Amino acid sequence: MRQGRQRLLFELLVEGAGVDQIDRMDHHGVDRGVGHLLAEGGEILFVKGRRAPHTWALVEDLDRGRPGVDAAFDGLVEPARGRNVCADQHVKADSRCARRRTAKASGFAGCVALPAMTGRQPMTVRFAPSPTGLLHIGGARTALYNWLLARGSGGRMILRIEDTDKVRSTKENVDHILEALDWLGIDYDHGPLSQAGHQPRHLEVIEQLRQSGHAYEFEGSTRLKVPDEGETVVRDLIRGDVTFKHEAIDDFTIARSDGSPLYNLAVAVDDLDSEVTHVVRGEDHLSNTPRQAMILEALGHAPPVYAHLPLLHGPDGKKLSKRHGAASVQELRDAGYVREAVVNYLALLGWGYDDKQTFFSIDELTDLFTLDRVSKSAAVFDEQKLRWMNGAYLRQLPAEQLTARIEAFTGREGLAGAVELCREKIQTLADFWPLAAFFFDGPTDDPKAREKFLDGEGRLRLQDARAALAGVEPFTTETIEDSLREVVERLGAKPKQVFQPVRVAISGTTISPGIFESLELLGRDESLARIDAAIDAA
RNA sequence: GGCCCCAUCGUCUAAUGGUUAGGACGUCGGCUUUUCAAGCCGAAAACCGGGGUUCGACUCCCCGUGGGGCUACCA
Repeated sequence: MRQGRQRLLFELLVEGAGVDQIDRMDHHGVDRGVGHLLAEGGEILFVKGRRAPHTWALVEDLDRGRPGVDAAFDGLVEPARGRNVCADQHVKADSRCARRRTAKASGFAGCVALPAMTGRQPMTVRFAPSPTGLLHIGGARTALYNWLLARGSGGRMILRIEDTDKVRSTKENVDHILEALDWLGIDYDHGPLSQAGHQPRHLEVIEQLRQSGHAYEFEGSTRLKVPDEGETVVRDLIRGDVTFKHEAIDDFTIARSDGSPLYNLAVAVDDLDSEVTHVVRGEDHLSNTPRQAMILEALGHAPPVYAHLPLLHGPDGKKLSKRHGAASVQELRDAGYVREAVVNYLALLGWGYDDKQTFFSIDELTDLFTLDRVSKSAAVFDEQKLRWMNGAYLRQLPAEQLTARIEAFTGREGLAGAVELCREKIQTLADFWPLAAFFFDGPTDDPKAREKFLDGEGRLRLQDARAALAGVEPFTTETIEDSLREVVERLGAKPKQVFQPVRVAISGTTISPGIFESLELLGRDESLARIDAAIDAA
């Protein structure tokens, strides 16, 4: 943090401070500042910390030789000191959150509260995929963010399958989604709910809307009336307030002419009935949000808080689609990525904690994840980075665990020894077998390698190595290394001139785990047999 | 077309009016070395453009430009 004039944000645990106060405050916080807000909020106070139960931002503008921050701070915060203040944290104010930005304004201070950013207030969230395909990484990330919010706040996670489009929804896809979530470790407190199953209630609401005059029938379908004037403001924790003028929104259809309810209505009603507090979903839903909010309003209810996540793009910068090999969760799993790495990577795709930490355990994630640090711009899925991260996770796994995972992945047993030798060379579970297969299935067939290292000279050196290995006792990595290095010295050769022929003889290729370790694992008999075979073939 | 969102190295991001614009992946170079990796060290690499506001703008405002989304009796 920069020194000197800096805005201060202080973390304090204000027990019982009502978040409701916030709404009333933030709008006039702008220029009038503190006094006003304080009066409004009672004994308020402020601020911040990614983990504060109630997050209040003390914002001020130091630009104008105003009384210093400290002065302001002392005056304001003092009242709360008696309670519980850990005011040692300097954080910059303002924010990507428009609510804060608004308050920032100029002049002196504003006390703005950020209701839903409070990671600790129980949040009820939902993940609502439509079962029209596999769960791809975008959906997985949305599910993850919701889950982190629920778990991190002690709230609830609802899984709702949006299957009101019977033509495109399939049971098989539902199963794929459940399987993917399960693999990721994302569980839920309610569900899976079938949106189609709520049809009776949806129909009831449609009827209610019609009777109250908010909706009318048009060519058999039912539409919601959208006033010509006015506007609907969507409160979005990531994007700030987004205003939609009603004149740009036509009356929209909420029920098909066969009477069946449509998406916008079903979503609004289900979220309402489930008492969802935060709707966290992809940005592609942003434009529909005012419609859902209007339905809620017509019903006499306040909308939930929204948070629209940036979309994920393919490597070419375009929207992620099947064409980009739109990695589904299953594909990642089958490609040998482990759940921890996928979760960690996904968490970082659109969110960042600070400029230091890259690896996050699930627990850290639930603890640290907040919507205010979610970025606003689309991100590109970078498999290279996932690979790197996956490798890092594999390397830090205890040997037995890695072995167990690789055995499960390959369907083979007795891999412990080979895993030990290969663990530092693989980035995915799938990388193991190509590297280690020769231990179990015999040398790989790589003509070029044989040609290059088992030619005349290579063959002669191989014979020397063979003779030396035959006498090694016991047959261990250390003794093997000693004897082969002796050969190198005796021949006056370069190490690789002896080692590579041996490597190719036992593995069939030029790439393998450490040669001495590999020989030991193979055992003397098998090693010599392979070397003999190589000599004969050459 | 209309409405809405977005814009920092190739990629993911940090930065919250004052930094030599930081980190990570990838790339390149070096070390290590029995191959390949891993590891360690180092390098190149970014504020879309133009106007404002300000003593000072990557940060705030406006306009462009570019990208994306929505505009269904799909979700």
